[in-house]
Amino acid sequence: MNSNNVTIYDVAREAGVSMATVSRVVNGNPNVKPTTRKKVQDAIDRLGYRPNAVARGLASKKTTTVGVIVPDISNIFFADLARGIEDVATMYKYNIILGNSDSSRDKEVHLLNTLLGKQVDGIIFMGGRLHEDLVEEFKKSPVPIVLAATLNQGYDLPAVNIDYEQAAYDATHMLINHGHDRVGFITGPLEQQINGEKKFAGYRRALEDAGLPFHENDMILGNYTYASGLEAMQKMLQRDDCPKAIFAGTDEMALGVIHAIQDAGYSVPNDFEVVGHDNTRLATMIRPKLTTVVQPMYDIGAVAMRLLTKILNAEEIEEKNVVLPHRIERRDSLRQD
Amino acid sequence: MNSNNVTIYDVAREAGVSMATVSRVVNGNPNVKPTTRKKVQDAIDRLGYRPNAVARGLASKKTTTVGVIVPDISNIFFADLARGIEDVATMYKYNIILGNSDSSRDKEVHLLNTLLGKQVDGIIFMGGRLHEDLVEEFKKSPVPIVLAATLNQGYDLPAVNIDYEQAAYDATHMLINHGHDRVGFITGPLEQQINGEKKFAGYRRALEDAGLPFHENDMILGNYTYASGLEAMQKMLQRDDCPKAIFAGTDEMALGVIHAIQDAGYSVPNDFEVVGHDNTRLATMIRPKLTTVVQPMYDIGAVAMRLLTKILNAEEIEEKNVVLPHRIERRDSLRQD
DNA sequence: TTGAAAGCGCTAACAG
DNA sequence: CTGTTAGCGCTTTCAA
Repeated sequence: MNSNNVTIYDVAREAGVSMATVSRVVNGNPNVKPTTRKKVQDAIDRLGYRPNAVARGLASKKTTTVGVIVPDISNIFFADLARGIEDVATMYKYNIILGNSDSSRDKEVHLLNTLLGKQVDGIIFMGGRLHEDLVEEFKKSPVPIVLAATLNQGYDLPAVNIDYEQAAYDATHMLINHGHDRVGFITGPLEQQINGEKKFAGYRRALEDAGLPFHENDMILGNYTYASGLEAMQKMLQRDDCPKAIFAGTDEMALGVIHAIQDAGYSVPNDFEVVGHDNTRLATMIRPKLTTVVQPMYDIGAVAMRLLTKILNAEEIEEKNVVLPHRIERRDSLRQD
Repeated sequence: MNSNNVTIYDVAREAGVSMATVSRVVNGNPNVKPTTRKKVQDAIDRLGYRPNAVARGLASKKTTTVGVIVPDISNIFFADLARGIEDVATMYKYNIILGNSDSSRDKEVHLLNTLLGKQVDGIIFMGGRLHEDLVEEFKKSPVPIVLAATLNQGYDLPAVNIDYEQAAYDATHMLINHGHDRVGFITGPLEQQINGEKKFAGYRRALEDAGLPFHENDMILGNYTYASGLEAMQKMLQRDDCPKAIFAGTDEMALGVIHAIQDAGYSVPNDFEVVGHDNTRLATMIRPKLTTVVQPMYDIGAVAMRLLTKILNAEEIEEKNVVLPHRIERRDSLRQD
């Protein structure tokens, strides 16, 4: 009845076979006579035997556990990603050890080493940018590492992303197409590969292609949060030449932007038009509903985990650097065409 | 240089000591001569030795890993809880294996067994209600289990919660105090211990204490989501005798409620007053800002994990059934007194 | 203060 | 189809 301290050896004795046979039954090895299999299975049930994964891991050098390093699981964006990872992991019989890094280089390195010490079979990493030290550690890793929603910055690491530069271009372009000759850009720190560099590059390219100048003033850097979006827009509203179109780097910031506009007595989309980024659930939880770039977080997580399983199984891999499609979901924060 | 396949034995040879001594150094055992310690440490650094936690786990029967079972990590509520758990876990050198159950009894049982198979040192469980089968498994668990934001339904399980019945009472009472003789109640499935039973009980008690009758019609059951809150309120608005005060079981539903009201051309709080529950970040991400019951999710997670560490360390425990304080945060979805 | 040796529970050849 | 036998890398007595 007890399910603990019962070992494979106990089962072997109870069933009158060797532990090797029990191991075969437990692992679904076909080379076991049906009669024997049944005998063993009965003994297992009777004793309530549960294989010890730690012992198995030591003997087989596989733990069926993968590490997941995420900046902050309480961020809706990463939570969605994590869910995609976990679902596919479960599908392939893996478990997830989850760790929050707060995007701190030290915590990232420390977490990585802890996970490797725990002998995970692979790692999925999410982070704002890849610090050199980290990449050094990655290179020394005995197990494969896949990046999710994180650019590989030229390093030879498998990664799953969308084309952030193009997405920002599309969003900005859409705003320009609505007749704006200035577009405000509110996003995260510029040092961040995706939210800073890439989105900024797309924004600038859209401006350039439209023959519009880039005004330093039209860009405000926050930290992704609602509060920082609100604050940034409040600041922008104080200017006489405030842009009437805003592209926000994340949905959360976009909500802040919209509320700042509304709090100041203006209307979205009549006075101001706003486009967000990510299409988190927040996008429809506001009035007007938010037009936003669709980044399929769940899918990115799922595809990243699937990619990792392929690497672990030595399956053939077409492309290690996966770029998922993006699009813009039109809602009411933009005027009808 | 390489950090893998280097074993304690290699270090021992390199340092000219026995593996027992290396083990002592690695584990900070004080009974090692400083000279020896240094010699070993140097060898460790030179070889890039990283202890194998799996082997250690097998030998010591401790994995410094705890399992966390959560209905859905992509739900902002549980993501916050998980963050609290993880932070305290890290503080005490534990890692977290995270699994989503989708509140399915089968998945819960399966996950539990997988975690026990992986020899976790303890488990933190979150779920809508404790199914009998699950409790049976809990009883057989060789490691301690702590419930977080989950009622122990009379079973003798350590748990961390707030007083949900009283919280619902307080919210309803506050609405009644604002002059309403009817209060709409929109929450999750009644089978759920917390969101159904407890909150319902508090709601009814507040009504009773105020001498108000309970109208079956005034209660609508959804599924916690924004969409279900929106839909429920739309339905309620079609009635001639629609209550002008609404208590929503979760913030997300409350946002849906407010938007349904606004979409119908009414004002919050002038025409309708709304109170939510949880005080997730959503509460301030809406206009008017949401008055809501503060349930400290992060703290519940943190305290649950701390409680687990106490049990694991056999520290003295004052109270196994922890009830954290709650309060109502007044914001603009309620009229000024 | 240090070393020798016996496991922890399981997998994986290798025989038979 | 089944059993024997080494380990996997580490902790933990027990002696010295």
